[in-house]
This record gives sequence, structure tokens and C-alpha cells, in this order.
Amino acid sequence: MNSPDQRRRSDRAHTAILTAAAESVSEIGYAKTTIEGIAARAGVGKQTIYRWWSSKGAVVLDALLTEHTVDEWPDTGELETDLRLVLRATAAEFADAPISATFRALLLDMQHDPALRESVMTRMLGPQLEATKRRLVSAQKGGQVDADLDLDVAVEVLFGPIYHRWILQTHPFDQTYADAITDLAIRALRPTGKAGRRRRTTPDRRTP
Amino acid sequence: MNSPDQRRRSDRAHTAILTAAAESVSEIGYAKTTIEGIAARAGVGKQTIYRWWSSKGAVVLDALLTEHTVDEWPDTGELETDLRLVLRATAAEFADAPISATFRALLLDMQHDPALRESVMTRMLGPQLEATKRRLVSAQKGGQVDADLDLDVAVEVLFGPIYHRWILQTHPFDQTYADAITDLAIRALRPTGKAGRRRRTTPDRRTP
Amino acid sequence: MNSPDQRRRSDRAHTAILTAAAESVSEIGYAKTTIEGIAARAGVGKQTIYRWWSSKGAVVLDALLTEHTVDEWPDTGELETDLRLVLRATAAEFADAPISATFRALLLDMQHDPALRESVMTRMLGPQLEATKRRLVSAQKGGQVDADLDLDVAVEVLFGPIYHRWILQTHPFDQTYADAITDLAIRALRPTGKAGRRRRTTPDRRTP
Amino acid sequence: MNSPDQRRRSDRAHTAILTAAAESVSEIGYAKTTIEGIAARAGVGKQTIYRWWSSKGAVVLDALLTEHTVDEWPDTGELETDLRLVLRATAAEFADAPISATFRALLLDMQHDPALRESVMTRMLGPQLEATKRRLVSAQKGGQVDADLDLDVAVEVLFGPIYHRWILQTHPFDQTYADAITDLAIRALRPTGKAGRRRRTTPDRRTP
DNA sequence: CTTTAAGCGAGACGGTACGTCTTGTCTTGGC
DNA sequence: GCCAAGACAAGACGTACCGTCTCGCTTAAAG
Repeated sequence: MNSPDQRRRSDRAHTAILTAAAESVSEIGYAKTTIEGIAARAGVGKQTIYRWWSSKGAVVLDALLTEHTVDEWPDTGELETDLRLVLRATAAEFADAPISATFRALLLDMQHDPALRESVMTRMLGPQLEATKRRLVSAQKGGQVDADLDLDVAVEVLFGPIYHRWILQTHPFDQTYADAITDLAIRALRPTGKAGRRRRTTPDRRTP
Repeated sequence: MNSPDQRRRSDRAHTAILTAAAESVSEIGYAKTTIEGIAARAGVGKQTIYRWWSSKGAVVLDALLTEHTVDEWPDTGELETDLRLVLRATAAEFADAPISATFRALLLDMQHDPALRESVMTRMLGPQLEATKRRLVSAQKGGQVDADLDLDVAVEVLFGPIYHRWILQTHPFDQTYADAITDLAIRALRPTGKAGRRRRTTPDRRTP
Repeated sequence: MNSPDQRRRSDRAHTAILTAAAESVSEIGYAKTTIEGIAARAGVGKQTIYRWWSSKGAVVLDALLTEHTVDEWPDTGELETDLRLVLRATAAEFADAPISATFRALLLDMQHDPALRESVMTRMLGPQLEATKRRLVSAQKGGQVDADLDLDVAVEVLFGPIYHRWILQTHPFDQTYADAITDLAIRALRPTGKAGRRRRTTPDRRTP
Repeated sequence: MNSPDQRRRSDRAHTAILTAAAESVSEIGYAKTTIEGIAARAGVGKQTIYRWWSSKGAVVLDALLTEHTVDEWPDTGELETDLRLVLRATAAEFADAPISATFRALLLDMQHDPALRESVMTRMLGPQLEATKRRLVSAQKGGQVDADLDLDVAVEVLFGPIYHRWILQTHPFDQTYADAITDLAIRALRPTGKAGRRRRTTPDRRTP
């Protein structure tokens, strides 16, 4: 849908489109952004957009990715330290930057646009989730995460609360919140200390 | 916007609209459902819809609420038991029934419609979140949840992971998943060895 | 296609559209006139035009007919007198008034638009040709036109030369021209005086 | 615009374009034929078409002329004989062969394309009209056409009726029709009893 | 022979208009 | 007096072609 390295005659057009998309989204929001508007802003024919992208979402996603790349996790050896860092950064990003609104809109659109979903998952969220998983694998090897844990679930435990608050906008994001999640996540993930390395649905007696 | 109990000449119209909305959403999905389509299906003038609802989302929300009410939490005294029950039920609901897809779309659509957000939060999610919080207060009193915990955050830890998976549709829902989340949540919430643990009305008598 | 007496909400829109169409055609010509332009000029949604007319041609035809009605022939009893009058008037009309260019364009469009052809023939040319035919019938009864003549052909003999010059623009239109056609037409149409009133297709003596 | 004899690398392209144009016109009609379509059909870049022709009409005209040349008039000495022959042939050509429809469209399309008009008149209709005129000059010398007649008008009297019927498609073409026009034309053109009649090489031996 | 300029196919590009769709408001006519 | 039906102004949609513009790749000539 949006392979940026195809034989394409004019980079000028391509760049102008992504810039225009980013501007439009930040000025009037994703919902009011239109292909027609992007084309006009970019001084480009609509067909030139449709030639390279299949939908508004695809263009905007590309625009986002152009100025935003997924970071790798730090790995200090201490999971809690790294996690706190990442969750604080994540919370900061989600704390109502316009980019947050755009991302929310992308999530909506991808619900009825399989190609867009594919793109978003492959190019944006997938790498991010996998980076997280890699860090957890490392932590698991270092004994800081329970060996029996399904790491896909673990990833959700890390970010799920943030998504919950972000979507529902029930409470504000701040560093305190990131720290609270960090603490709870660490408690959830760390090894149970004693007993069988079997899947133990509920250990529950942690104190002697 | 959506006071279903105003004096209104024809309940027939009102009912027909909600039914038509529900049908449309289940047949062609939320995204392709239009006010015009609902009106046509219901044999009703568009104005009649606009008279009582402010947007497609509002109608659909009403339609959903008509056939769905929020349940109160069980309280057996044992948080884990209750939580497992509730999470299993939630997972089952979210396991891609068409109604789940609609709700997902609604949740994201409300991002650019404050009135809709208000409605969804007040009439659907608010009660649900508060019911959860009430159960956690009770558990906290019973010493099964760390006394220092911010229960708003605690609620997010319970449902956040499910939301994450539900919105992104990264992995399927099943009972195993509900149980995994339950386990992790319990580990995150229970009192830590050192501090708190003010009272233990009910001993965690899982192992004799 | 364009019954002007349907149940239609706003005459304002209808009138504005026809006026805008007429203006546009006279200012920028038929070819550059667009539905979109007419709508903009008229302060009307495009759909309102498409609701009542099926094509640019249909709108323009209506606009033409609004300000131009087909006249009945005079009948002084003397065919030549009447014919000269009508041909002079016709030549004057065709002598490159902007209306002439528009009519030529309509003829073009109707070549690939059966509905438009139908309209043009029924509402514009048909009545005109029939009025002519009626006058010829009267002349035939009065003995000024050969009784054996096929009047459809006779009509074409009257107007054909004008069409020829009008389409090909080989020579200018003027009164002299109208008179020349009149004279020739009269010579062609008048009874042969003597001999059989039978249809005399051809003497046929092609070989000596 | 269309000098087919310039130095040009590949006759293949040139031929392919004309063939494609002819095919397209006969398959989907003149109106729906596009330069783009012709290029695609011919396996040719659009620019190659624009290099030699200025418009769709120009290409199609060339395509038509490739397979059609203007015939000279016969001159048996008897105008009626020759005219009947020619009009029958003309009527037969115009009797809706697809090529006739194309020519009709071309004729009308040239109304807003002066270069096309120039081409059509110079290369197609001009020669034809002049051939006709030459025959009439000859007939006039022979006393079969009124000496006072403007022969430009006379030409229009011969073909005008046919053009009328052909453009408006009011009635079918057949031999009867050609003959009817012939008769009327002869009656219109022949010398009047009183004036002129300078010479009568061939007596109009219609009545003994 | 080369070289080199042009022709060539392909199709991207900035545009314009198309005809359709949906939105939220306004109007008519029947019940 | 209410309300279905649907007209209305607005404006985005995705498509079709326009005529111009690169891109490399043949070719056929001039050196």
C-alpha cells in the first residue's frame, strides 16, 4: 500500500504530501483532515496521493512514522529501572500531545480497514511490542521475571493500564501514574521466589 | 440528547429506530451504518432521529444499552475468586461477538465527540468501573488488596490488559487468558510483606 | 428526465440553476460550462441539479427553452411570402448568435446521449418541424405545393441548406442567402403544372 | 498538426495509432474514445500521439481519411443522371454505417476546435464540395442549371437535405429518399422558362 | 564503427470535473 | 399538530482523462 521505495518520479510530491498530512492533522485534527485537503495543501493532484496510498489513514500513518521511530528498550540489567523509564516516556507521549489524538483516530480507522490495520500493526505497534518482549525475555533470563509467564500477556500488563486510561480519559497522565504502574507491574511479573517452577496459577503465600 | 423518557408521541418510532440501529450495526458494521440508513430501515424521517439523538454514536449506544445492562460484582469475600469470575465473563463477552466490535468502534468514535464520550462514560463504563472499585474497596478493607494502593490505578491494572488486547486485536480471547490476567492482577494487588496488611479479616485460605 | 412540474420544493433553486446555466453558457461557452460551475453560480448543491436533470445538456436545453419558444408559422395564403419571412428569421437566428453555438453543441452532445436526443427532438426541433409541416399541408391543399410531395422531405429541402451552411460555416448568413433559398425552395416545391399527378420518382432515362 | 510525412522513426507507431483510433471509435464510439485509450490500445506512449496530432478529433480524422478518399463526380452530360447516382451513393454511405456516426461526431466536434475544422474542411469536405461545384459549373454551361444561380447555394440545396436528416436522424436513409431529393433538386436548379436559358445543349427531355 | 541525439514506451505529475454519498437542516403534505 | 418523506446546501469521496513532464531504452544518422 505504501512502499516508499517504489520507482517514484518526484520525491518533492511525496515529501509535500507527508508534510501536508502532518500539518493538517495537527491543525484541524485527523477527523477533519481530508485527502482533498492534503492534496491542496501539498499542491498535488489527488491522484498522486491515491497512487501511493490507499486511504487517509495510510498517509497519516506514514507521516507519523516519518517523524517518529520506534525506540529500542534500554537494558541496564535492572528491569524496574528500565521499565520505569519507558513507562514515564510512554505516559509523557500519551499525555495529550496532538500525536496522541491522531494515534487514537488511527486505531478507530483501522477497525474497518484491514489494510490499515496491517500497516499500523506491522510498522508501528508490532515493532514496539516486540522490543518490549525482547526486554522481557532478557529479564526472564536474568531471573527478574517469572519464568512461567506468557510474555505476550506480560506486555499487556505493562501497557494495558496506560491504554485503558488513555482511551477512557478517566484520569490525567503524569509521572506519578507511570510510577504507580511500574510498581504494580514489577510486583506482578517478578518470580514468586519459592516453590515449583510449574505454572502456579496462584501462589499466594509469599510471606513466611 | 438522548433522554429516552421525554414525552414523545410515538414510542413506535423510538423503538423502531433503536431496532434499526442495532440491525444495521450487526449487518453492515458500525462504520458503514449511517443515520440515513437507520431512518430508512426504521421507516422514520431523519428529523425524528435528530430530534432525540445528536449522532450516530448516540443512537447506537442507546441501542446497545437497551439489550445490555451492567452487572454488579459478586462478593464472596475472596477477591481472587470473584475476579476470576468477572474476568472470565468479560473475556467471553469481548471474544469477538459482533457486539464487541460495535462497542469497540463506539469507544473509539467517542474520541472526537465529547457528548458521546459523556454518555458512554456516564451510562455504560462509569457504573461498571465504579462497581469494580466498590469490590476493590471491600477487598482492601479485607486486607486482600494493599492498603496503600490507588484503587483507580488498581482498576486499570485489572482491565487494562484486556482493553489492550481487545482494541489491538493482537491475540484471541479465551479462558486461559482471563486466568492469566487474574493471576497477575492478584500478584500485583495483594499486600506486600513489609508494610500495610492492616487487617486480615479473611485469611487467604487457599492452602490449608 | 426533466419534468419541470414535478413536486419540487424550491422554485428558487430551479430558477437559479436555469439562470446560472444560461449565464455560464453565454459567458464561457457550452463546452467549458460544467455542472459544478452551474451549481456554484446558482448557489446550489450539485445533487440538486442531478436530482432534476440527467446531464449538462438537459439543463442547458431547459435554459434555452425557458427563454425561447417555438413560433407557429404565419399563413398569409401565399407560401412564398411566409416562407421568405420564416427563412429570413431563421437565418438571422443562426447567424452566429451565441445561441447558435449552444445549439450546435447540443446537437453534438445528443449524438451520444439518447435521453438528450429525445428531449431535444421532442421539445425543441419536433414542434418546429411539425409547425413547418402543417404550413406545407395547408399550402398543398391550396395547390401551392405539389400534391405528390412527401412533406418530410419538403421540410428538409427548406431547412437543409441552412443547416449545411450553419454546420460547415462555409459562407456567411444574410438576408440574400435566405432569399436565395426561398426562391429555390419554391421552385422545387411548386406543382409541375402539367402531366400526371402520380408519383414520378424518375423518368429514369439514364441511357439515351 | 498532422503532417504524416515528417521524418519519423517508426511507422509502426503511426500506423498502430491510426488503427487503434479506428478500432476504438468503432467499438465504443467517438465520444468515449480517449487519447489515453488509443495510446493504450496502440501500445504507444501518450506523448507519441501528442507529438503528431493536436486532439482526438485530428487522430480520428486521419484514421478516417486513411480508409476513405473523396471521389470525383461522374459527368455523363446529363446532370440528373449523375446527381441521382451521387445522391444514392451518398445516402448509402450515410445510412448509419458506424463510420457515418463517427463522421457526424467529428463534424460537430470541430465546432469548438478551429484547427480541427480547418483540417476537416481542407482535407475532407472542401474537395468534395468543390468536385460538386465543378459538376454544377459544367451543367450550368450545358444549360441544365439556371445561369443566374449562385452555385455555392446550389451545392447546399443538393446536400443540405441529406445533412439535415443525417444530423438529426429524423428518418432513415434509403434509395427512395435519394431519388426524392434528386427530383426536388433538379426542379430547383433547372433554368426557369422566362429568363436565362442561354443555351440548351441537352434538352430537358422530360416531357415529349 | 562509434557516438549522439531523437524517437519511443511507460507512466508520474498537477489539474479539473465527474457522478455519488452523507451530513444536518428545512419544507411539504397526508394522517 | 405531528411526522414520513425527502428536498436542500455543502462538500468529500474515488475515478477518469487531460496535456505536460520525466525516465531509461532503443535506434538510425552523422561523424
